[in-house]
Amino acid sequence: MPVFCLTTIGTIQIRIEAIEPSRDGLAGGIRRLPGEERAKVVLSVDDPAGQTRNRRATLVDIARHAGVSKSTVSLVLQSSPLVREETRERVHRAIDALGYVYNRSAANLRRAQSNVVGMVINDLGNPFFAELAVGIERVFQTAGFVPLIANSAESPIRQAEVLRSIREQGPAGFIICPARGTQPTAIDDLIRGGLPVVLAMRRVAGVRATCVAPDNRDGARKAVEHLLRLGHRRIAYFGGFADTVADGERQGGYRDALAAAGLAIDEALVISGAPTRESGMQGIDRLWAVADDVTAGLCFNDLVALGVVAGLRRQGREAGRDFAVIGFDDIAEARHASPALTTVAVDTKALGERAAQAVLGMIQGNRPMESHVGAVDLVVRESCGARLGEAM
Amino acid sequence: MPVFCLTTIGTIQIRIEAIEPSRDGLAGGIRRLPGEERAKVVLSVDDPAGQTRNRRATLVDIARHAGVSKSTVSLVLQSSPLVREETRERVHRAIDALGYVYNRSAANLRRAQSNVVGMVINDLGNPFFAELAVGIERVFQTAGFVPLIANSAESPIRQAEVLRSIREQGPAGFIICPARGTQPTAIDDLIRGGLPVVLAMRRVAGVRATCVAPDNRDGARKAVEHLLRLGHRRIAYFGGFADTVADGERQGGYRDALAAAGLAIDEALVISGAPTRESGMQGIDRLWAVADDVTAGLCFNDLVALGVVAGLRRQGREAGRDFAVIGFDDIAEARHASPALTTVAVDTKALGERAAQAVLGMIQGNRPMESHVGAVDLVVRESCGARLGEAM
DNA sequence: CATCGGCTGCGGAACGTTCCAATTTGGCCT
DNA sequence: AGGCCAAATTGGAACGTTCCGCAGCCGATG
Repeated sequence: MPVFCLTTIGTIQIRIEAIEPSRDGLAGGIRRLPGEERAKVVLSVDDPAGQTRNRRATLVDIARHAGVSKSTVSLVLQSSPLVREETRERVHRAIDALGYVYNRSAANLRRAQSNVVGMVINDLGNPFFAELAVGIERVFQTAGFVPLIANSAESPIRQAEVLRSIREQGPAGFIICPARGTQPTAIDDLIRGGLPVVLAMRRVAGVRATCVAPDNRDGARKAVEHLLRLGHRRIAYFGGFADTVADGERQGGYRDALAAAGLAIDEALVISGAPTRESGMQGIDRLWAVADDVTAGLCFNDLVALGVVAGLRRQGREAGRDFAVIGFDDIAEARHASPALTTVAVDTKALGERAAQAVLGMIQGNRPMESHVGAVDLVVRESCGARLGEAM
Repeated sequence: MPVFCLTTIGTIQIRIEAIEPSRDGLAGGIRRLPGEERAKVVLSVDDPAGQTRNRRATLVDIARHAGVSKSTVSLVLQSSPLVREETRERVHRAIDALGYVYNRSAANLRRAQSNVVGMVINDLGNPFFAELAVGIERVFQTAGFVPLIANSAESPIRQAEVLRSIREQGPAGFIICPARGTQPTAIDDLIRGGLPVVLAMRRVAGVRATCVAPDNRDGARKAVEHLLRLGHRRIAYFGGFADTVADGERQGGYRDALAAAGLAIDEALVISGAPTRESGMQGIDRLWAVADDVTAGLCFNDLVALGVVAGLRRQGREAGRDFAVIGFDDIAEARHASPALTTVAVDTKALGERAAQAVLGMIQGNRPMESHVGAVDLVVRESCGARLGEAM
């Protein structure tokens, strides 16, 4: 359809797109074209994005500019096969010309469900969870969802706040790494609201939700078995928060392995604290205060392990030579530390992707996926001493 | 106003809240109460959150349940002083009873502006930027804004995607740590759209936007001056991406300090690469290949510095004893590394807060804040050798 | 007794999409 | 020409808020 541009007054452009006889004569001053079978007069007024008014362009603006209806523009935006190629191009040109930005809020209002998914992470400052978040985010992004990432900073109160905030945006689903001390109702409320929820890395006792987590128990068991094979008999456990499920499981694996080897468990060697470097440094000091015959330690995670390594060094001892240290998670730093950290490798990327897939599946209406327990592997590096021949 | 609950049929509750004569006689079967001056009949049907239908409760549902109009409920939600205390309580009870969740999309549609702010970070996997993001997020969260965090992973293409995604949500403003190679138009489009934009940590050449960044040049200068004071004369620079403004500034400070000391700059000692550990490890190898008389190096950031330290160790050398290493940023790991990293401390927290305040100010209609250059401090630890007495 | 003004509360019109049903268009076959 | 079918396009009614103007009610004031 050719467009006859008539005139421009100021920033207002007046265009005639087609000509047809009006019911009561012809539109103002336009001669009937001889031999014209059928015609249509369309007068349209353009207002290129907020020049006359400071307003974002809308679907209707695009429609006017392109000389189609808003419905057609909507179809183009959803790349529906129902629109003719030529029309589609015209609409796209209009979109570029007016600098149109789609209004997701309006769409969400009309559609039942939006394209945002909530990601609530207990500790974005922890590289392990940051890596996880980045992995999950990528999956969603390529699936056309916008992840809303929020950090609960291990505070159930803050977690409740961010959950509410995100819920107000009408998300399609949630991935949550629950903060420590999360109440079951915090999660259950979401599920009862009909939202797909997947827990990542941490279960919450008393909540029936799909959970994607590493095999903590098995990993800890493997690590301790490795230490036992190296000849260690007095092995400590530097824990994280004792009230978390993850710590319970890892500590459980530690106990399993010792018990299986016929060794009694010395509760003095089980040391709890925050899952941080600082806590690891303090932990090793606390250990020496109660027992000086310990030769190895399994740590709740790599940060604690790095803390233990640092604490040892402060005392003039070297991990891997004077004391065997094993971490958990295999964060990027573990490989580069010195000595390189022996650790239980969790395939963060794979778990993150799996969690994301689980949510996507539920969003598409599949039955909730079963909880997934990811296999873990012991990565032997230097801090356990194995590389130096037989330990001590 | 007392509520007379009449009856409940299934999950439907029918309530009469007040009684008054209707225009044409009395409402179905209800006797005129003797002596009643004025009355009002309100029949309301309750549907506790999606029991009869699977639908989220809305403002109107709350209004019906509480026996007020939707306008009043809206006022309550905005904690307007225009509603009576008693009414407010009744509304709140209704909200709790129906498990109402506010619909931000609908509000955004009606209001010009939403409460989301976009945070686009170039590399969430980098602890420095993760720390920054967490700091910024906290400020927004307490100011009642919902930050949408996205990771551009240093890709301008992905950055464009996430910017569009977030823009569709109608954000009130943006904080951006631009990806490497960001085109000025990518940012300018936002600014011309009338959005408050603050750049954090990295300027973009050719963009007039408020920018909050550390004093890279001064930091590098201080670091090199420190090395000069320790007696070093052949000092390398292990850079990040040479095409970034940050690298340009840090390298500039390095050159300034050498020039001020009357030393010529040996271009072979300026080594570029990615701002990662791996790149640092390779960098030190590349350095030895071209010059074996170098005794110190300034690194683009702490990750590179840690890489250099690791690379040295692989060759049997120790940072701080055989070679002085200085990093930049002072990430958490710098303090805990071994040897502890001498580094130029950037007050990430303060810069993040400042950036957030700048955006908040602009959202509230203030004039754009001037760009802010944060002061930096050299933190002397072990890796530069100063703690071992005079270097080498 | 009318009038006024301060409190409260109400109704309805946006906001910018999507989706449905209806309509027009155009091609093809009688 | 006419009829028919598929393809393309359209108008209008939602969706759940906010905000504006208006309306009762009450006690105080003239």
